Amino acid sequence: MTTNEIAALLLNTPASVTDMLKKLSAKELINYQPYKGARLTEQGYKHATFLVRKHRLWKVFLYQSLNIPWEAVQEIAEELEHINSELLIDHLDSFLGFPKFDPHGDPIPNAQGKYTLRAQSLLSDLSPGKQGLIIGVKDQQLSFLQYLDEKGIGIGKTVTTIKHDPYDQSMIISMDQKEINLSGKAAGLIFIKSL
Amino acid sequence: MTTNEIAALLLNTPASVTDMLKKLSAKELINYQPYKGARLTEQGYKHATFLVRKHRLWKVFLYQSLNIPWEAVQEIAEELEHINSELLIDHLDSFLGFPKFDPHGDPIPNAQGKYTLRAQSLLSDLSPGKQGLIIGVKDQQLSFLQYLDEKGIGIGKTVTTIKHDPYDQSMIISMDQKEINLSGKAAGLIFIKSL
DNA sequence: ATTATAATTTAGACTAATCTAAAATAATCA
DNA sequence: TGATTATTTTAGATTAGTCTAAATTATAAT
Ligand SMILES: [Mn+2]
Ligand SMILES: [Mn+2]
Ligand SMILES: [Mn+2]
Ligand SMILES: [Mn+2]
Repeated sequence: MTTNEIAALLLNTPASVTDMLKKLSAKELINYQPYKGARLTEQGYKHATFLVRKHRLWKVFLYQSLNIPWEAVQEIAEELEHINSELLIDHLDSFLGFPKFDPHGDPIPNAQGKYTLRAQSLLSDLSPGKQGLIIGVKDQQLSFLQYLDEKGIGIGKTVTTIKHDPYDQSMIISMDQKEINLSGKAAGLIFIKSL
Repeated sequence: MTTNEIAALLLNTPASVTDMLKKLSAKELINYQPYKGARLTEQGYKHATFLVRKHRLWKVFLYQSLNIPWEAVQEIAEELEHINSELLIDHLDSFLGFPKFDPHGDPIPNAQGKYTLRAQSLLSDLSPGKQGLIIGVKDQQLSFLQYLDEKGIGIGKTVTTIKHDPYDQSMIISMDQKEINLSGKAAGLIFIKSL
């Protein structure tokens, strides 16, 4: 990734990113070439994968065990993920029954760092008359998740495309015996498994 | 508390403590008078109580839900306690069934900050022939907890004093139909409820 | 009541993580 | 290919949390 990309993603300045790239490079977590961006080393990739594992396992715990709504788990998991204890995480994984996906549908690396892959497509690509099972979301922003909550849309729901508007890409889908209007933008952020 | 007491407890230097006392005082969490020590304000006391609540609830979770041994929970809870979310902690409390004591027998403040009190005495004060139920430990150091593990001593065990050595205060107690030797020092660190 | 000792604070320094503004380098375009 | 623009790095500053050594203040002991 390039310096500016990282800065934009982290909401930091490019100057701060450069400083940190040098530190991560000194720790051999990335290969960094001034002006040419950086790439994770194998060690850095393992670090990152463990962080993702921690983050997503905590999300499952918060959502499934504690019944915290899916739009609130992200922020809390953002802190929990920084607690460093393999013992803790492996026990948590076992307690949760070794889940493969988090409450937003993201895959959870196992203790060996392996992800479970599965076929997925976008709801926006589901042709009229076809059925799909909602398995994930592409955007985890509060506003988007709340938008879905209001319409009753969530993971595990089965939907059928009724109509696709050729002009603005908005869709009418049927779910729970009701018809729901969905903007093209939203439909493009919902992952489904076609049935 | 005085500056040196705090420094000794935290394994920091007195100079660092002075610096921090000034900062906490500026935040109105303590009343601090140079050269005369510091005391928590009401606001500071609430802060502290919430920290204790978080710490002890996490210990219950680690021990009871995740089956992490009681000598390992302290270190992990030391980090978990710093995650700030009332929502999280209140859901955790509910998930755990509103426990009143942690795995080392320490009382857990409820959401209103109230502690549950209970009568307790030291195993070292249990007279020969009398029975007691182990309900807590005064020291949570790894070495002490491992010493207890080796002897099979833990919370919930019922013990009877067989003999009290008048010279070195060491005791012989019976537990699970076995006789166990215990140093005077160790017996003075075990809380019991006399039966 | 001095003097010696102990406790505490201050002065000055260091590291980590951030920032703004300026300089350097790379990429684009005329 | 030279000028312009965009990207990236460097220089220098700031804040938080820590430290050591020196100065100050309080306490204890003649
Ligand atoms: Mn997430
Ligand atoms: Mn985070
Ligand atoms: Mn504890
Ligand atoms: Mn802590």
